[in-house]
Amino acid sequence: MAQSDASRKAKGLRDEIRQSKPFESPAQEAILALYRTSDMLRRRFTQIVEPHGISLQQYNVLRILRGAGKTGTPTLDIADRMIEMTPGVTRLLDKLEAKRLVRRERCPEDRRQVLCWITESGLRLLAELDKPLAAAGVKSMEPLPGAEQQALIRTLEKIREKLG
Amino acid sequence: MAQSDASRKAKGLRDEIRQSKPFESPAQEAILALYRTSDMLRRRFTQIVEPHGISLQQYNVLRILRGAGKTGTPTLDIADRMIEMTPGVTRLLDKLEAKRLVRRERCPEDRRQVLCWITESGLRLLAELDKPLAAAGVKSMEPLPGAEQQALIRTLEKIREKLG
DNA sequence: CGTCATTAGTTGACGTGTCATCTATTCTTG
DNA sequence: CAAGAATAGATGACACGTCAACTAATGACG
Repeated sequence: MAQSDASRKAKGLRDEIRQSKPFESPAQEAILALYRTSDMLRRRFTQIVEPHGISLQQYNVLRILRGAGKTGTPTLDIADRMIEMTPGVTRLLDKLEAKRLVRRERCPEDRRQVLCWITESGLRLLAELDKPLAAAGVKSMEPLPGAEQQALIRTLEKIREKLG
Repeated sequence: MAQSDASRKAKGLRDEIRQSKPFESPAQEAILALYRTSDMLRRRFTQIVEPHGISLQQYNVLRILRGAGKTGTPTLDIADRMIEMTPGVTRLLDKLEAKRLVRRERCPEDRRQVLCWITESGLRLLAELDKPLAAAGVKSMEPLPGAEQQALIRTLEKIREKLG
């Protein structure tokens, strides 16, 4: 469908409007804001973690394993906490094991499971990263008063409830 | 029920501990909430878009091109609006062009640039997706009163300002 | 003008995320 | 106890995101 000159002009006008009022609804604006913000945060933390030789996702796996303590953690438990499908987690673990940051072993009681532990060397790596990451986290939320941080957390919870 | 009663109990306990003291700081909790929420939204929209034969990112490219109207859009402009590096955009465009949803042409005035347009067929595809996506967007923000949506948008803006 | 820096974009390589499919093991139930 | 269902996980295939290195074209400046 070819447009007339008039309709093209109208479209140009809409484009100008779009710059000053780019969203069709507050919902859409909020969703895009969420996406962009979480993306910026991801990049920020990636910058801190990757110089230490692991990816952000690999870091998250290590965090989960540290939290689990001496009890071996099955692969699927890790996947659950990462909100990620198993195949991705298997491969993350492959790489972490290759770097000797993680140890895996088949569970004797249920030989379908593979239990995972963080190694000493993994713990040392996490120890290096703890402070810079915590500092970056706090800093990124600094512009928000405490009450606003709490409000943000509650607001996001409501959205996830609806979606879950 | 795959696990023994004992191991399930142990796991439940760990989860409870984690629930009572899951975060070292509200900042960290907010960041994780942001990540999880944006991830859930991404999945939701992906579910709507992919049955139509394109990915969510391909959809975003088409949206940008539709917004640009009849004026060809250089690849880098698209990348800017997607907050994404150029190589990814080049490949998205490759795929969209293969599906005849996008047309590309070297700019005669500046032969370094490649201008991109959405095709009629691309516009038709977007038209199919407009309503379901808008509806899903509104629905996902439904649990929030308008004022809370606005507050969310402003809060996220503050965070991004700090990070930018 | 001619060289050198800059800009636009592509390509290769690698890490991640997801789906479908597969194996191994355990559970369930007749 | 012997199928068959369900569970844990691995593997292949494919899409995306990013970095580094590359090509091609333009611009700047002596």
